[in-house]
Amino acid sequence: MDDKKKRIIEIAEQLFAQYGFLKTTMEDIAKKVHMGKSSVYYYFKSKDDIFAEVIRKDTQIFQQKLDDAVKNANTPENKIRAYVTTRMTHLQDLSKFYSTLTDEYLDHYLFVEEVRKDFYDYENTVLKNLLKEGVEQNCFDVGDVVTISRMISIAIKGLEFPLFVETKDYDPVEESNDMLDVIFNGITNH
Amino acid sequence: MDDKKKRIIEIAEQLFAQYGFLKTTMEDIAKKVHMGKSSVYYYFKSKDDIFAEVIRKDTQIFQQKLDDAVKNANTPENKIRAYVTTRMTHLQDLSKFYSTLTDEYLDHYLFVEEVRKDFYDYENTVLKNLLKEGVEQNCFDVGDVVTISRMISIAIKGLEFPLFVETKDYDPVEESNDMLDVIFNGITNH
DNA sequence: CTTTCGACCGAAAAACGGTATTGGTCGAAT
DNA sequence: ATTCGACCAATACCGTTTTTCGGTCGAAAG
Repeated sequence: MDDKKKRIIEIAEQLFAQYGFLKTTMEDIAKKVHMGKSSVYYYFKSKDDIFAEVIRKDTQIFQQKLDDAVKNANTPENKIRAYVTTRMTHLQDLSKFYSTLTDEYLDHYLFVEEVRKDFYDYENTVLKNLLKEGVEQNCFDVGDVVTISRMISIAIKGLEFPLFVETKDYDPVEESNDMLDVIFNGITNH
Repeated sequence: MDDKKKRIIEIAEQLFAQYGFLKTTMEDIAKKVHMGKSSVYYYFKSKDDIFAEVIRKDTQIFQQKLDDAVKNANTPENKIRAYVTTRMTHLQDLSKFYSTLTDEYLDHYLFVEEVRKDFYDYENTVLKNLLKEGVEQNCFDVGDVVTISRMISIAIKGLEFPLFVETKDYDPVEESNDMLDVIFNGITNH
């Protein structure tokens, strides 16, 4: 990709994170990148377009990180554990960086919802595959892989919440491990 | 409690559910209860006060329902199952009734947040006790009761979400049962 | 031919001022 | 003890004007 384009994306991401999407004007971006506003439009067709590419970049990095984590774990159980803890720590970092953005009501931006949906599809696929792998290797005993992967998704999503609203002293890795213990072993005494 | 007071609360609840908290005026309430506005202020010191009592009443009914459900189940496992499914079905009813309210940004009303917090405390206590009971009866095998009850809380809370935003065809009982199966049995093949 | 930019446009948001609502009070009547 | 009409102050509302901002265009620079 064009070098100038990358630079604009970087600057924009910075400004979005600091001031939010709405408060950041095209002038702001242009000025900080030492360009006229019109010049920025030579590289991007709209403000939304810039935002979309910022999101796209971040998502890509995120999924890369998750794929690596899963790849480097040995058993199905450890793959799932690696997936979940990586997901949580990365989200924790994001939450600090993007705190201003989450305040904004950019839920209305349809493509954000789309990205979110895409991510959940991705997540669902990963979990489903790992579950299936586990069943084949006789590690897991689950009825319906689809249902269970959704349940795991929901449980994980629950862990997210505190990151964006609650207290400072929240250890997402510890919390993840507790949740994973329940998911893998249940609470019934066999 | 005063009979008139109860009547006002009933009427107010009805109006809040239909028009939302902000759109409902004290005049509306007074008129529907066949009183002058000032007379309503004889029983309640503010509009917020009425709202608080409406919430308080609903919460009380909710907890009563949950307590009954738990009481009528026989084993610790079934008590937890009863708790969760009752919780979900009740919330489903609420979500229909209160859909107008949830649209409003009454998050800013601090006492709503307080009620929510109180409810979570209550829920946490119930779950903790049921877990402890299960451990004593050798039904459950959990390390830290406090941690696990929080995990169950989080997992349940995740099931809530679709009620307030998502599709029509969502069966909270079925979803609850799937989640409970994971929680009780885990997914590991022993 | 690629890149930059100043000047400009239209739509949407902010500023504003004046009017109407509405939550809440008070003193009198019952 | 209870009810209510009259009243107040804060704020919501509304129509208008002004400003801001995303986006376009054509010219010019290299």
